[in-house]
Amino acid sequence: MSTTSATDIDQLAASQLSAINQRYTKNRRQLVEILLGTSKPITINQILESDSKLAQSSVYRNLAVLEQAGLVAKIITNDEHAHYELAEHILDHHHHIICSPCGEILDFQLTEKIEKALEKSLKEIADDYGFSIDRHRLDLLGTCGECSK
Amino acid sequence: MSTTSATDIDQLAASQLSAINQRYTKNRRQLVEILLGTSKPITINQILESDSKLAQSSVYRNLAVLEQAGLVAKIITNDEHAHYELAEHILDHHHHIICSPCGEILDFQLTEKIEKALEKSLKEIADDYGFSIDRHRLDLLGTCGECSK
DNA sequence: CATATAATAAGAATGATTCTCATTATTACA
DNA sequence: TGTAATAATGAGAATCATTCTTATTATATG
Repeated sequence: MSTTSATDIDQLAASQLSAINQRYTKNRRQLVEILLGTSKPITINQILESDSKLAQSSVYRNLAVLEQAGLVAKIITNDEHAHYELAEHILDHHHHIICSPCGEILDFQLTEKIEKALEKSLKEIADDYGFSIDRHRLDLLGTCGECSK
Repeated sequence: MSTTSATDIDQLAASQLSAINQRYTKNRRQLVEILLGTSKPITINQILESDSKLAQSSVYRNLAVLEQAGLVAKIITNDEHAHYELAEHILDHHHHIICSPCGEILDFQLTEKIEKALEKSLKEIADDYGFSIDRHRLDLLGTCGECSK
């Protein structure tokens, strides 16, 4: 989706981690690589399956650290497993289309025109409510082609 | 937000529950009343605190039944407790503004113009992806005035 | 009213996530 | 470059929201 290269991301990761006094270790590098290698958000189980050498407790801990550093986004959908992907400043701003039956998540983008109009509108609403906005998220919930067969 | 009266809702509830072969019992009626009496989505703990006679397991079970009947919506935010509110056909379609520090959720609506444009856009995207849409949700994440003091 | 069926509630079980702590790796500095 | 100080790791225990089990109670219907 983005053109950010792996090297760029390593630099970004190192710098964003060091900003919160965290190291860019082998384990964390590997998580970033796994997320870079997938086209859609994945669960911790999928990460563990992709490399049997990973310790579950470390994956949980390191994804939390990467999330704090602003490198990784955690996606909570319904009741099931959380999904993870690289942060928006790496992947570009996008939204999620979620298949309720199978839990799969895909990324999509609105046209620039709609996205801009929406952001303007949300800014006004946040002001009305006395909120400072961090971000917004838009999810499409439905059934994928595979599941509706 | 809506002008649906309590009596109307009782009729609706009875009919939507009976459509899935469920009864509109005293416990379920009480849950609907509690949700009707709050202006914002609440957690199961808040429901339990509001009436000490309620059994936790029954509240969980009955909210699930009411959700299946399409009377109640469950809102998943981050890692914390789920929030519940009455379904959109009772409250009117709306979105959520969520305070990350304190977890509070408020409802808001987009202007009709933006909402319509967004829905049209989402419909096209779902078609592209071969998805059938059930619904969409839009959340604004940030910090409320109280928490930013 | 009696019977069949569904709902309730108390507590046990589940399972994703978080925590603990002994071990291992990394950094900074002598 | 070695060494002390500090951080990260990983195995398993602990947590805690939610779900399940089951005996009891309520409801509906003939």
